[in-house]
Amino acid sequence: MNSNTTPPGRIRNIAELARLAGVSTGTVSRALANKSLVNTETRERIQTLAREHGFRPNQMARRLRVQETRVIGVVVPLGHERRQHLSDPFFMTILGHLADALTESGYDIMLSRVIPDEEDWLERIVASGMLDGVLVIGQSNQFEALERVAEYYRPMVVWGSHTPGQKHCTVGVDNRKGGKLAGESLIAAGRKRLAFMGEIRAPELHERFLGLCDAATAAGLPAPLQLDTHLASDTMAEEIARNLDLMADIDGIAAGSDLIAMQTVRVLADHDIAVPKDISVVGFDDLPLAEQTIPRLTTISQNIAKGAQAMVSMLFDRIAGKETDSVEMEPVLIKRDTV
Amino acid sequence: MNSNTTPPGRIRNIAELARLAGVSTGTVSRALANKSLVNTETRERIQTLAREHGFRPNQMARRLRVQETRVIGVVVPLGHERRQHLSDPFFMTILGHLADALTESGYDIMLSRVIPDEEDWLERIVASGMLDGVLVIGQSNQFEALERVAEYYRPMVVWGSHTPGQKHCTVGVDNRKGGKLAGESLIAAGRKRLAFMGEIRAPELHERFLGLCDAATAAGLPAPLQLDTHLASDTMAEEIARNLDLMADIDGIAAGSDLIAMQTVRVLADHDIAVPKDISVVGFDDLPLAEQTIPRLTTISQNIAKGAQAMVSMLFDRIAGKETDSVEMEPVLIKRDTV
DNA sequence: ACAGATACAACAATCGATTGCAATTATTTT
DNA sequence: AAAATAATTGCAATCGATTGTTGTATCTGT
Repeated sequence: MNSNTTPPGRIRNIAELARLAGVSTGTVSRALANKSLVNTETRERIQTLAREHGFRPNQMARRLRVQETRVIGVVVPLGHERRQHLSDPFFMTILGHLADALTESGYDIMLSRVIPDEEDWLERIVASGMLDGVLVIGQSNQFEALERVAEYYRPMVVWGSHTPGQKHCTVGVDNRKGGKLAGESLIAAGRKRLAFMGEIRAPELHERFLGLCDAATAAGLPAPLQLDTHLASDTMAEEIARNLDLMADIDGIAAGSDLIAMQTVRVLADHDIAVPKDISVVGFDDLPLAEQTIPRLTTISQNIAKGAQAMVSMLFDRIAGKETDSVEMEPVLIKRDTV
Repeated sequence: MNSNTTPPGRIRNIAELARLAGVSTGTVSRALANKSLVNTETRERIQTLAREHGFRPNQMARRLRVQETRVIGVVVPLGHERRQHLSDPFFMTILGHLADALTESGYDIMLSRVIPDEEDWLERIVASGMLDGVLVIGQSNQFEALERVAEYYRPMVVWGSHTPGQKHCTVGVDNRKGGKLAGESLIAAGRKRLAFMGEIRAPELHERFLGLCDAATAAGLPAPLQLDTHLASDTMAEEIARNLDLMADIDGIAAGSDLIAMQTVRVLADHDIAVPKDISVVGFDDLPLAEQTIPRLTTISQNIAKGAQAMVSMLFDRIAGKETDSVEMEPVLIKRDTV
């Protein structure tokens, strides 16, 4: 139930204001929208009256009528990794950039963190009638759901990998190439026994692992070790610690994300293993905080800001009815102090 | 303009479905809402029909009618510091926790980053008719606006400082005590020439500075230096670097936030000043990443997760018509490696 | 002074659901 | 078998705006 939403001399709707001003609701509506059809004098009279009473037209009603909401949904599907929280830094970083871009264009943002228990979670979101468009962050294990909806719902852009022939429009880096870059940087530093830290059920992470394997193969090295590391930040550290013995003969680590990399460096430091003297670590994402750790993280940059910008402008194109192709950005190696 | 929001055999509204099922719209509405008033058989018939056609009732219309939106606004006023972005880690962290709590209760989140150019920015938000309640993150320099609205709009909870007699309901730590704690920890480590890094126009930061002064006074030390450091992360580092000369004779730094503290440590490291050997640094917030830096940050904990929980449950109380008092949490010193 | 143009405002339909009340039919009760 | 009750469904008002159409008063030109 809505509580009072208006100051004391409450005017609850356009009709009351109309009565007060001695005109019809239509005129009030036009006056408040600053339409030239109404006499300048009455228009101003109505506007000051509205201001005095702190009246503002109900957006819900307006949006229902004009069939345009100026709201964009930002959705995070947590398919696997349901323990992952929204507070995950990667997600927060991209959300921040999306929010900046959307707010600047006068759109509001509706945030949904979804655990896709119901088959039709995405259908439910797009058909709610509340949104002009949808941005999905991460494909998780919901590829089919995205394809199904992309078939008929145009204004949707997804952050993630692009696979040939897919229906839904994505923005993301070439994750495989990024993984390869990571591997090559480790190899260039003379590392020979590589490991990938991160679980590989999500397409993005899987591609990164494959890229690392590519690099190993190309250099004639044995296949890298793959160690699960889950994104629920509260348990990550101990999970990594537990893997420490397995890493006895490892000298180069490609992490699935910056967060994993940071945690890894942290755990290694706790065990008096020096980075990069004893082990090299390379991250993935280039979060702002990768630059602020000590030692600063060497990582593969996703250029999240640019990606977010691209997502937003492509979404606007699609809302306007234009078609857009998926964008795959070039990953670049950011050399800092951990390799 | 909304594009297609329904699969091929499109049914756009309840009326079309009603025609298809040979019943009235009222019955369809009740059937989809699983009301017991409609015959089990027809109810199921309508529900399968809806499912087959992927139909979902328009939420905008529903919400207009029932006057309940199940949407909570999360607002970040950027009064001063307009260059600060949503991607600020503190904000992102608290937003993450709020999102988790609200989503679990079945609420959606509408995110607004507002630059309060217009006097009535907050009025506009609460009177939009789009929200069941509002959470404001940070008081910024908008104390009056908050007071004015709190006068008549109940379902609002603000993250920030509580000053005696204020109208709006806040959740936050005792910032002054936190600042004092920070100062005491520096003094306990033998530091004598203190500085506060952060600009002090926002009430929260100002209180922290005052707390630091309290500690200095109590220990018979001269008043701490106060150095502006703005929260726009892109320029923060150079700003701190520029202040470096001023800090020539400083040996203890209380930072206005963890982010500032991290940047400070980073800049000091770049200038071969060892932390904590040469200078001690204490942060404020205890962001998750404070634990992951090297050296790990000594800081004042705000217990953001608990605070977010409190904000949400208090908001629900207020939506239900109950009164709630402001909550002031105890800051605690988290001793790590930078003091 | 009168036809035609212009300016302004009222009327009423519309967006898409929900829901109190009335109406109809089916089931019990007496 | 009639009356009373219960179970379903339909009708129509409602939420609060927007906007195309229509109506009326005023103004212009001749």
